[in-house]
Amino acid sequence: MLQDGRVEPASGLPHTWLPARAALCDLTLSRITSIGRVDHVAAGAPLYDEGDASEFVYGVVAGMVRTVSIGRDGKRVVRGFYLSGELLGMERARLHASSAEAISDTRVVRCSRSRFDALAASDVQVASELWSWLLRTTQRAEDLSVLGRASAAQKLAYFLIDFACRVSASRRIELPMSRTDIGDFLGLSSETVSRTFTTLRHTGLIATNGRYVTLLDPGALRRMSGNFVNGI
Amino acid sequence: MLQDGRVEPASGLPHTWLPARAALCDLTLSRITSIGRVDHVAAGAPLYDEGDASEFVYGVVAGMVRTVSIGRDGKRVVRGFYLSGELLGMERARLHASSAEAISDTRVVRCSRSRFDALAASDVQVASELWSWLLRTTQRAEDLSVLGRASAAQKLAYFLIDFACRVSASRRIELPMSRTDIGDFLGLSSETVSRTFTTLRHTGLIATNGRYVTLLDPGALRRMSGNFVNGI
DNA sequence: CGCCGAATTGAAGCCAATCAAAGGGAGTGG
DNA sequence: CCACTCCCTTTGATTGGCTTCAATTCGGCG
Repeated sequence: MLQDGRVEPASGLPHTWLPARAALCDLTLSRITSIGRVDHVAAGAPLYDEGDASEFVYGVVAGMVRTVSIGRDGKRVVRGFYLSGELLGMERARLHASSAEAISDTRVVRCSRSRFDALAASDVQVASELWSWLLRTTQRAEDLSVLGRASAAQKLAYFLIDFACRVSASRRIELPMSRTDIGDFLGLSSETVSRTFTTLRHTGLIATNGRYVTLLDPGALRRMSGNFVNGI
Repeated sequence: MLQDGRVEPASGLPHTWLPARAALCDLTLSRITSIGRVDHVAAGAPLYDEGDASEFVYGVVAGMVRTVSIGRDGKRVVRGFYLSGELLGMERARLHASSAEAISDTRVVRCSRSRFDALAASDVQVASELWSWLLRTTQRAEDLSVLGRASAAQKLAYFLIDFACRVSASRRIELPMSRTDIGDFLGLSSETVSRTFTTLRHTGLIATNGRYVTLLDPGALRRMSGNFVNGI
């Protein structure tokens, strides 16, 4: 089931547990850094708002960003979390369909769309990286749509495993976002997220300490999450 | 909210009701037809199976195709429906992550991946069309992941509106797939799909006649579905 | 120390899944 | 042409999981 580009985890864990996701956009990010501007965004502050003209592409250098949209019924939806090394703001629409907010203090590099397009057009390696990124994004979105019919425990297990793979190959991960953020991302109430954390703790699958979570049994979590073909 | 490439419906309906989705891959499909082979697939027969080597790209010329994958827990998931004019089998993985089956008698054109890649590399217009297609696919997948937290009525409303936009701009659409197919696509049981159809019929939003559904109030359905930014 | 927002825990209600059974519709064979 | 069967659809009754409302606890910060 392993796909190309998958690398062994740095910590020496069996790859069936926590395969480290290869940093997606390393090359692109370094190129953007040289032609863009690095900004600091305070925790809670927006990078852009829903409805703003989408003029820039952003790369997360350090910290974490969430994208949020508000449904017509007022329901908040967290579209995604972006960790350091990941890109956002690449949608083709002229207006941003969601707002982007720093979760913790964050450094981002921003690059105008025109420069970005020129880069993608002139650099074959960058274009290839972007193509892979888009395919992965599609597959992750499909994962999430399948995950929509899973139980709360399955959703949270997926979330934890996915996060552990992206942020590091370590079993100990930091979750700077709130329970509400996680719930709005997974389609659960914050209470259910909290309850499910408690259940996972009681069954010995995780340990929690403040905003840190330790995956005590990544294999079980992974199995619980449904062993997606694509992601993870 | 209208995006580029959106066209007015042929039937003269206000575009706020049923905007016809521009055929996505017309050019690509015609090019493929000239370099590929057209096959006939009987209703129920597979184009390919989950786990098969992915050697071909397919375009639906007539009829309809569904892609299906079976979760580790044995749960059936319909990943998507492909109408005439749409492409499938483009994923980059060496193995198909889902099987593809003809729902009704279907004609497809198949084209080897190498020929397809060569076409995409040599024809700028095709490459552009494919890029748009991939972006749309991503956005539809995101729509579906958001739809996962909606009610049964909202899901079905989305399904009907989306289908009406894709198959024609008419209010009368044919649904050749079973209730179970729809349920496995939306994350509902076939019974709930059936019940929800009944509810929509009783509230005067649709009329049904065999496998034909008439959207009596597309505006209400569209509002009910949540007015997604991307799709529809 | 005291405040305030977030997290946790508890209790009740609702929606969809599941189990179960009855009602069509297409195709087959007598 | 009718009877029969099979499968899909529809409808009913019950169960279970998540949401919601509500109350308490925890943790950070002035």
